[in-house]
Amino acid sequence: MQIARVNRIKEFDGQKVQLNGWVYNSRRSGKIGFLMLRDGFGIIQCVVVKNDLGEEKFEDFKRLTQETSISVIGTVAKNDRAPGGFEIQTEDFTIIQLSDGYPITPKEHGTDFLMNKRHLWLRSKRQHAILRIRHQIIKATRDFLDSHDFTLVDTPIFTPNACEGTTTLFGTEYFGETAYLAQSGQLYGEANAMAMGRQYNFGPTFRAEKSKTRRHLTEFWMVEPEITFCDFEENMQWAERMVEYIVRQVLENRQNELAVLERDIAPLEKIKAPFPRVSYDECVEMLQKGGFDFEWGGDFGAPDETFIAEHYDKPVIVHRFPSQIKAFYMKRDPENDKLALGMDILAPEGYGEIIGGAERESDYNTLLERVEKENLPKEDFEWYLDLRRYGSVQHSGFGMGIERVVAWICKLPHVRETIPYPRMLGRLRP
RNA sequence: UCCGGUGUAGCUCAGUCGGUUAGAGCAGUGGACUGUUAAUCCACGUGUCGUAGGUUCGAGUCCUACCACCGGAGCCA
Repeated sequence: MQIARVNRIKEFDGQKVQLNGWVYNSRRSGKIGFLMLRDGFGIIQCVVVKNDLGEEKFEDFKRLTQETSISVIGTVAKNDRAPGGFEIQTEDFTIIQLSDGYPITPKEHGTDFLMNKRHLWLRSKRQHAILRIRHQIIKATRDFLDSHDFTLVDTPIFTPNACEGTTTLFGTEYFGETAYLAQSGQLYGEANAMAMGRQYNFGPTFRAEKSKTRRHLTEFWMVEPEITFCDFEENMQWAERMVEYIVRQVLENRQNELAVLERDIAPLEKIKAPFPRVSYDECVEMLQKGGFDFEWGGDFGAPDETFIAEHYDKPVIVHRFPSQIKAFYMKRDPENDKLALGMDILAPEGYGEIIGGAERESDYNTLLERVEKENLPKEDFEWYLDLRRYGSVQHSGFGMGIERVVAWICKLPHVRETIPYPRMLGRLRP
């Protein structure tokens, strides 16, 4: 007996197959029944006819409950009345385990209830579609970088201290000293880039901020390319080309999933590089003209970002921020010492910052001054300063938050649905 | 951490001005139906009204504190 998967069911048209999965839903109309079988790869309708299966088997069919695990044997047949165009004319089935009282019914539920049942919620159509798109985004990201000779180099999660000082870190006991969970792999990424030319690190990062917004998780995934012999402008080009590639790959390969989410794809089809560039100075002017009470030197809040992004139908690159609000490792603008060569990419449709990047300071003395000025523990940064001691070169990089990209491309109201098991303020389980 | 909101059946919610017996839809169970698409129709059940105090003849309803959750701010990807 051939075992088929729903996503490949076309290849078995007219053949007798076995399908293994779970009962998504079942309906009956007297002596004929319809069993929606979910196998993880898709959902297919199995037609169950009393006269074909016999009295006893049909009674078994009537006992089936939501999410009961089951093996179905039947013939694949094209039928326009079936969702997906194919159905199974059931000949036999075996109950593997009868599910009892599955909590997620086909009707409405609140987010908190569903999050408490996240391990089961993942089985529903919408969550399945999101996870498939998330995977496509990650795959496209890696394919893009791999095809341009980047090497994936992992960076540590246990670290001795903060890379950017300001953010709150999760501390943990580490054989008698305190270790912190990484909030970024970037500094290690710079070291890796000096070894590999082009590298990216891709892993979970942790921020202990007590943020309660639709954009924040305490554990999230970030990809951070780092490129040697790369200036600020080229860095922006890498970032915009990567975003363009990711969106195109999702549009080409995940149409069904976008349709499940009822995502309007017209705005995504406009995502082509180059993206508009607007300086921080221009943003300040834009905000002030728009009636915002904003002074030069401050950082943008969420409403500010949204206002700026609304002017464009593509992601917008905001560049050259005041150095005082940016991290110590960012290179100063040679044309204006008050500015740092940092950039953020703001997604359209109100999704805010998805990428943050910069050209890095490559001069030893300048970097040392900043470490001292920011009161960073110099001994822990000696290895980082080594990168400027032994063959320092111009280099740049950026970090992209996966969950924010998933939220944007799927047009979800909150990042908590973009990751299988979200970790946020007040959410550690399941 | 701050501001605002919500908490009533397994789920989603209604509950008037404080009034005597707590309400609906869905889910579930039983039945009818040979093409259903979250099927339809008939029948059946369920309550620590978030927790603890207080006001009152009487509290789901008013007051206080606490807890949980939701939204927003700050911070960030």
